[in-house]
Amino acid sequence: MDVKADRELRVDAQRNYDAVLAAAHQLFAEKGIDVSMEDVGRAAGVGKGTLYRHFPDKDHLYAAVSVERFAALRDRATELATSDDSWAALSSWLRDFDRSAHHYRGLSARVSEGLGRTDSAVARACEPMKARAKVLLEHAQSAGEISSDLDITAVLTLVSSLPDSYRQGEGSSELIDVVLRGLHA
Amino acid sequence: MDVKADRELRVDAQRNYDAVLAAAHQLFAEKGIDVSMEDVGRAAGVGKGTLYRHFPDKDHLYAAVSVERFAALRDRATELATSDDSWAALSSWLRDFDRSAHHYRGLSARVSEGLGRTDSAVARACEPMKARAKVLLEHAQSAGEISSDLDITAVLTLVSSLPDSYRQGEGSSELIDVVLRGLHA
DNA sequence: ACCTGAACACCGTTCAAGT
DNA sequence: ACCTGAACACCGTTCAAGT
Repeated sequence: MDVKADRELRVDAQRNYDAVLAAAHQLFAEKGIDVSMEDVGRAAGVGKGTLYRHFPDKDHLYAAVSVERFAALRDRATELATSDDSWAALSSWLRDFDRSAHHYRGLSARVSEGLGRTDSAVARACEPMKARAKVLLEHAQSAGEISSDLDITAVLTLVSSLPDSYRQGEGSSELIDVVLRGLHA
Repeated sequence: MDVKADRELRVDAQRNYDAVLAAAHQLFAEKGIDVSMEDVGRAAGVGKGTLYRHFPDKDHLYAAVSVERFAALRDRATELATSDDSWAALSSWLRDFDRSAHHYRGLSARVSEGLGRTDSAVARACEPMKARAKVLLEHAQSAGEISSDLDITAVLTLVSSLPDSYRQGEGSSELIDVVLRGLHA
């Protein structure tokens, strides 16, 4: 839980960092990621200067609230890399990624936009996860389960571009199912 | 070309309306749809009041710059409805829709978001096109070419949610191809 | 070293005052 | 009937002044 343990922080600074992150998690869950920085600061009980001292811009805050879920996905990819069914491994992981990317309303679109760029904090936070997912993709490609024309950035960009909430009637298809079907050779 | 001919406008008002629309087309093409209303007004040589008199909010401007392309897609769907290859008709039309939705950077995401709601100006502008596309979808569903679990809103939302520009290396797959593949039974 | 809140820049939208 | 531009509300971000 002690995120950002690499840089030593004064106890009050660490407490503020944690408070901002907790407030962001809660507000994002309640209202989506478009809540204002001002609201996040107020909910955390800190001024804007403090907020921006710890998170240089809103993108860094998005990265910060994602880092634990990205780490879990990274570990999950590492596990799945030993699977003997490379398509099952990849598609199962992509379902998890899809769920995780949509954890907060609006977040998935930011992930999708960020994945291509090198200058994005979210993209940087994705890298270890992406490297492990790349292995899953390459396994599936070697097994001929998915086209070799697609790279891992394309696949993740595609999946995270799916709309936040398209709820249809009872028993209907999820859009992720359509995409996975399209990916499967 | 004389859009909005239903409501009679004074000649100067019509000229301003046209100027705003032309400026929006040009600025959207150059810089994407996130250019400010102020910039659109300035480029058109009108004040903000005039801008908002003709387009009650930015969403209406998005609808206005889309209306001709939506009409073309509506007509195209009507033509294709007589095709005897229902999948070829649907997939060809969806490719056109994909291209059209991405005509201006950022527009596709707005179309995707709007398609579900009833209160959206973009959604209202889509309706006739959507009704004709629904026929194509139902033909393909009757022929067993695509799952009956998907409704036309789901399909259009999915296609327009694709990222604006994911350019991969040479000769690689386009994301629309993946989606169409996933849709085809 | 860290914090605060006033201040700045920008943008969508409104409206009082004009012709 | 239509136009203009000042004004308002909101938001991301910065920074001078404090402890």
